[in-house]
Amino acid sequence: MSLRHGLLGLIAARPTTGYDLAKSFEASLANVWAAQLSQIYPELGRLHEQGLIRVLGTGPRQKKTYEITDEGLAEVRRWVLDVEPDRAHRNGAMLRTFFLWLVDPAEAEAYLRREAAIHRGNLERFEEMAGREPATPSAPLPVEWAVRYCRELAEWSEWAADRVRDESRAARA
Amino acid sequence: MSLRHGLLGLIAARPTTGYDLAKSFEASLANVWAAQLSQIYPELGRLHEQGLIRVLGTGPRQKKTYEITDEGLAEVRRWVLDVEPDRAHRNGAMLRTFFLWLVDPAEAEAYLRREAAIHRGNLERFEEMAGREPATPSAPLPVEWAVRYCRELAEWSEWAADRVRDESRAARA
DNA sequence: TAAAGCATGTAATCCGTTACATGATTTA
DNA sequence: TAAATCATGTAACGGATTACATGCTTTA
Repeated sequence: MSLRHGLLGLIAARPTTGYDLAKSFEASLANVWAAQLSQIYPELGRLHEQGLIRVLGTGPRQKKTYEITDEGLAEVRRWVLDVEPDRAHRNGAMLRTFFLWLVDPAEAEAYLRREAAIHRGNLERFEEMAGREPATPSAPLPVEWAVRYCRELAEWSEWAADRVRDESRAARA
Repeated sequence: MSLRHGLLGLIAARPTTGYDLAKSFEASLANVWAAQLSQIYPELGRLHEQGLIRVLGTGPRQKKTYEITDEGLAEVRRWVLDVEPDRAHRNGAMLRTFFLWLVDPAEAEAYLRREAAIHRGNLERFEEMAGREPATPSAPLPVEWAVRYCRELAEWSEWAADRVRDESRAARA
């Protein structure tokens, strides 16, 4: 249950609303964990019920600001240190490359070049983010990861495109 | 629906059974897309119903061997080239690093060193796999990605551990 | 005053995991 | 003959996405 702890960790940094939490996920966590509002609200309800967060106050437009409780803080800490991280990862784009041999090499190469361009673009966005003021002392860690990840994807895509091109040339010769 | 196309792509390489497909996922696709037998069997049933695969024959222990149909092959090709890849990725371990500032720096550093060791181990496994004979012409592409990904994770973990250590030293001084 | 954005939620559906259930064949 | 492995499936549950539903407040 990563969403649960992600929310708790963000609320630990400072009191917020569900709506703002969604924006935080969008802005800084999108590359590691996506979350929709429709999933956030019920989860906040559960965290509240369980006493891990409390309502600090209600603003205009029935906006509810939550803050973390001592129990909530203890729970994030427990999660960070005592729960074995889930290292499994899915990558639909990479799954696809297993099957590139099924299509025309020229099309496969074009596909990989397009992907490389997209990853170069993402890399720029994260490099820019790395230059900005971090929200918490540990925020630079995952941002640096995002930079390295995008760069590796871009470089791999170019390597793969070259390889597909060279192999199809060799096959024709 | 990546599982669907992953199965189709594997069956396109050569006729197989559900059981063997699960082993293929375990062996070579585990790092990009995990799949359980209980998910594979119903999906094979659907692919069969839709005429994308057909039963080649039945062996001992009511083992069913499927092969791809022309429609099935057309469908994988369409997926590879015409369907926008899902580049979203979740990474529970990386989400956690957003919240490392909530725990003691010495514990945070120890956590990152443990992670680094795990990624070094995975790196070795994939380097070994990269040395073996590929199952299809495009199989080396995702294997090379796995090697790069694990290496980057290991290096990042060590970088992050050093950073946490240095920052907590600076704070004490 | 209309549009954009803020704000919260429910319902239906889908995908994936875990647990359950069964039985055949090979190997030690 | 017992254990391991092969082999196929169903059922229950949980997490996540998409679609739906509602209404307030600010800004152009």
